[in-house]
Amino acid sequence: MAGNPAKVKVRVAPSPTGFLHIGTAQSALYNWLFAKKMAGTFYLRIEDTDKERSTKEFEQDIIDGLTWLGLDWEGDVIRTSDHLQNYRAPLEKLLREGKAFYCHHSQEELEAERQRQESEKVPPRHECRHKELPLGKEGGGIIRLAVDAASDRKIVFNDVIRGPIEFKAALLGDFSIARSVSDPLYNFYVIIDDAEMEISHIIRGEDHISNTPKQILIYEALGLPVPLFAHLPLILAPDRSKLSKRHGAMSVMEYKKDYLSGSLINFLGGLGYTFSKDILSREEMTAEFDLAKVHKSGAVFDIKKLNWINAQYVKRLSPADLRQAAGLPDISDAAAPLVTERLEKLSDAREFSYLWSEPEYEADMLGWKNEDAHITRTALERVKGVIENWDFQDEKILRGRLDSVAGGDRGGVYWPFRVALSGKKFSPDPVQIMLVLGKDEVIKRINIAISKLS
RNA sequence: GGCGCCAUCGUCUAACGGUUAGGACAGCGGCUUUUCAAGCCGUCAAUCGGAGUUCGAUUCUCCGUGGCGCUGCCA
Repeated sequence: MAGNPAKVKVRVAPSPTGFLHIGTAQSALYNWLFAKKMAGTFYLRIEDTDKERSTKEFEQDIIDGLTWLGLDWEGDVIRTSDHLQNYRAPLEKLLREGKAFYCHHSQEELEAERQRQESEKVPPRHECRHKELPLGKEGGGIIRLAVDAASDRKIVFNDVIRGPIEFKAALLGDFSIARSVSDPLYNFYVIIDDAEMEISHIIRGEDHISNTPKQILIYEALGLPVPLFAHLPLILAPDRSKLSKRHGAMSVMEYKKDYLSGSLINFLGGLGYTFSKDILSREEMTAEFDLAKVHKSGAVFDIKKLNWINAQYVKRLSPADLRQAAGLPDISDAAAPLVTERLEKLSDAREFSYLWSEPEYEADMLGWKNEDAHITRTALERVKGVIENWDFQDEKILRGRLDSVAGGDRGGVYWPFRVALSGKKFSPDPVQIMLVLGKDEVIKRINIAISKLS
């Protein structure tokens, strides 16, 4: 052990009862960063014990999402359903040793007890007397861990992110661990799975803090080594409530149409951790990452910041990567910079279709500041003349000639020229667009504009 | 109600116990200008409240308040 610490093994363990959402993705990211940083191993374990709610569709979404984000895991996907036989023996052992027992109270009785406790303002817990009775040995009821209600023991664990956290053991009650020896509940099977995989650090959301003392008790009852815990802050909606579908708790895959995976990773990473700069790669994040420095408080999911980060990434995209990411093979190499400089969301790239196909627009858009149609038309005809006589070499000469056509207010020339090429109220400079389209296409579009004004 | 976690600009955050409390996003204003974008410059904006420790507290302690989580035969 000395000088040779155990190898770091971490996992992300989503249940396929919903899509891969932002919170799970961030949790996966921090597990992944920690594993890379410590030269450890990162696993993906699908917790599909809830047969009613788990689906293959959700499982695939989780796999697709993590793959898209580039959070690669070691080996095959692990499924709890593949080793259901692992749970029976330890459960029977606990039962045999009297550390667990069968509780035969009905759900109505438990509910009444809980309500009574709330009204009496005492801690809610089920102190089950069946554990001392022969009844506790008889199957049929739910299996609970026997917890000493008279104990004054404090369960303490040293959270890597938050420091020491303690709970009074007596307040836990005899909590449930399985429906039967062949049907374990979360708090039980998660421990068996983590122990079998020799997980060294359990890095998960802070909503699991209050599960931790229960799990520690199970580790102890089973004589298993207790791993280290690190509880991550939650990602919040703009109103600081829990992130809901309305605010973005949909599938991470929904982001693919608008955002680069690097942007999302960058954004998620920065939401719970302070890196040295705003924009950095997965590798740079890994180099800087220190689990103990993850923040403690929840952070609001600010889509504006994500948009800005994405814009930074998009600006650096090569033409080929832009075509690929936006799914628009028609964007030419020359057109690409015009697009990337203005793009916040990938799906908006189609707004620049005038760079590769003829635009459609109304004639009245061509006029600069309510100018008469014939003035606009004359301006366009002169622009056409200039372009026909230009060699497509020296841009400066062209701009000079256009300026002199305009005389004082250059908008009288540049606005209709620009609209003739783009059909848009807003677009890049017409000369830039012209360089993308080429002479023939430009003349063609100017002629169309002129005909619209006739 | 019980238990737990958390608390700096609107948002994400920085600040060996000593700073004019810094940066980024958003907002606003400007430069440039033929529209947009980008870029650059500027600007607005915060230590939840109260005690205590200390020469000195955003920082340490306690109390309060607030937000959130858990309180399932869900995970």
